[in-house]
Amino acid sequence: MNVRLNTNDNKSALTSAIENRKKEGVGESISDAFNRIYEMKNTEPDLRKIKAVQDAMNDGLIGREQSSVEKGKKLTKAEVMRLYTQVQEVERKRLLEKMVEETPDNYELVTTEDHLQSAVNTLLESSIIVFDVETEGTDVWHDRIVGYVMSTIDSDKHYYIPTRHKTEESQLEHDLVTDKLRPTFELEDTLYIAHNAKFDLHMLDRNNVEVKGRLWDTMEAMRLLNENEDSYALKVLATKYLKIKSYKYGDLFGQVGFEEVSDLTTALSYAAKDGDLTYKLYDFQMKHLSKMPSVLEYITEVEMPLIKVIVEMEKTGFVIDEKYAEQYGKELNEEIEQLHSELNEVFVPLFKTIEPDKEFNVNSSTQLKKVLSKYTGKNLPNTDAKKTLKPLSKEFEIVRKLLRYKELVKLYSTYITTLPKKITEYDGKLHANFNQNGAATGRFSSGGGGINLQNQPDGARALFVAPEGKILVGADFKAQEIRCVAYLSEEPSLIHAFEVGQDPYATMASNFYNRPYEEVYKNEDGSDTKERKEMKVVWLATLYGMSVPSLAEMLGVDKNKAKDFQEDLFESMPKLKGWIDDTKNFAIKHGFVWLDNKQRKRRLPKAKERTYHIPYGKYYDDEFKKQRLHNSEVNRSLRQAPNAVVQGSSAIQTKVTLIKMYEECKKREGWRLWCTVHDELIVEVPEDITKEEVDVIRSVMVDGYPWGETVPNGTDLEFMYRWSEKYSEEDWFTRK
DNA sequence: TATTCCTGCCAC
DNA sequence: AAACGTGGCAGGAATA
Repeated sequence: MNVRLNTNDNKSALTSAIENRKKEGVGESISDAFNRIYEMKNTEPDLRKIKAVQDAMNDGLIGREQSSVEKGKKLTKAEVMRLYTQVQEVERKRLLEKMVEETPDNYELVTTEDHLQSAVNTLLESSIIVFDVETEGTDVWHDRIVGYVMSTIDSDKHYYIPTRHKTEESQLEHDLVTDKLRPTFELEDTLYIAHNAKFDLHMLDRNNVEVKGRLWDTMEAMRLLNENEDSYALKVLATKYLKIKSYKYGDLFGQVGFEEVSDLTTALSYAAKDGDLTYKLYDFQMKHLSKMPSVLEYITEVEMPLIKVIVEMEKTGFVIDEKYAEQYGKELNEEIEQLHSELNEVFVPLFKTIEPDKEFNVNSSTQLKKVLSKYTGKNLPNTDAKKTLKPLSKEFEIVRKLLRYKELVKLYSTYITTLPKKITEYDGKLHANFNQNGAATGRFSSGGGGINLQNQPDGARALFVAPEGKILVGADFKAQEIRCVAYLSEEPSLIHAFEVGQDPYATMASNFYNRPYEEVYKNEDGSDTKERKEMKVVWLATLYGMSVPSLAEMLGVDKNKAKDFQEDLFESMPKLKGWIDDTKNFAIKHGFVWLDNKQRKRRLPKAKERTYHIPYGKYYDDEFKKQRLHNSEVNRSLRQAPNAVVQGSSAIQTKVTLIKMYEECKKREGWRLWCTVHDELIVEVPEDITKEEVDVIRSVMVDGYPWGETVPNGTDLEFMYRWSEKYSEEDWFTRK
């Protein structure tokens, strides 16, 4: 079709016509007004809003603002933006009305005791139950349940039982409902399905309800079916995969808790749909997983049982030494203040010469870059501590101070002052929020409403203490990822090292620095040496595709030396090199890699794509820029391939071991899982733990998930009253 | 004024 | 040319 509408010429003609009329004082029509506004500089979201307002006006859903009409004002963009909030309201109402209208007959609102009893009777006979709690908010330690969604698949019924809605309508009393429902959660042979089950389990636990049957979490399952998904929200997944258009909570109700929904019929149509969608999603997942039996088995045996383990671990929580935090914070603050004034003395006058009207802020990287460039007379690319500041610190005293300042501020603001603020009123403890598939490889992440347990520096760990009468026992997998690589690649030299109990990082450090093995292995106090730590980073980084220039920079040697080092490393381990190549080639061919024993996939679709050949020196061209970006994405995927296999397989080992450790904890009084950090499990146990009991922990670590028959696991145990202060097993038992 | 993006940095 | 993988968070800067 060659019909051109709305050409630029037309537009400018239109615009000038409007301008003319404006000059003439002639009022414009609404459609002219919108055309004028479309002509203005509008962002994409603005354009959508303008269109929505125009459509709503055309449909007669909304009109112009009365005050503007009275004053004879033209339609302005500002008015359109204000009208948009009205459009949203109207749309929200319309959606809710439509939802209520379309409520299926098998959704039942339960507001009488008789009805509740019949629902309970039906649920007690069910082999599959979907559950979901509606709440005041998402804080599992403080917000309350306001209603229960229970779906029975056998009888195809979806109940909503409101208990704490602010409504004139009648609803049953919360505790009564909870007591009645409790047995329906305790059917050991029943399958319980939920979306983001961890949240509901915490909420139920606070109501003394325990889910005793098998669990299926459609959210965690989805993370395994596609770890690259944009969103794991139920409504988004339902819209995308079930083709059931579903609106998110906020679109329908805005920023209020579900208890504010006073019309219970509306509450029913929304809430019961959750149960309905969750089951349909489960059904969808089963269809796909039946084609991947090894993945299905892994999900069933590991990921799903793990949920209750995480819930228990999060519930354990952390005791924070608030007095220590206060004292430590004070000391930090004093030193920070001192350094701050010393830095300002130098930088403020200098900044005045650059930007006289602005107030200097050391914490601003943009300002700091300018001022430091001027001070050093060098054009600094950034204010990166390791890359840029460290080398400068030899020459400039002030940079040394700056580095110290940055280090302390990070510790103070991110950790020391923040931790005590996150202590819950619930039990006076801090609680983490673990995401069992937070990383695409299957590793944990943690954070969100709680705290990130995975990146606490030693300075912050000092605030975490064992509860009264307890001791923390930390158990890590010794060289977890490198053992995993040895097992996967069957590299004889690595396997040999582990068989004879040699530490590969120390061996490498000994070779690289030409110093005795013992000297670079451990410090006198038992901690890791600087050299060994460095080799650990270098080894893993090299394995994961680090370039020669970066390696040279990290080791502080020239590129030739770095190249030799890398070549030596791989030449001495040909099977390792072969495994890396094979893994990359598999990713190129299939667009994904398998983790240990095909238990899960890491999908890397970019790996399948070819890279462009780019002639040298063509980097300034836009088209080549695009190609370069494409190439870097493809190459990134190829680096990810072996990394994902190692990191993900190791994560599986940690997860299986967590479940086994949890089972051991359940057998003993006062034992609880405290936390996990990738290759480490920490258990809280009574102080009077015996050596025999310590052996239980050790054997779970070593035998819980063996790497085949060839590579033994190893573990180091640490005993701690304070997370940062560690006793070895020997010291712990002899000091008493 | 509130949200999102960017820079930098902590952990394994 | 860029060249180390997985995350989360604080504070400043930019945007709406």
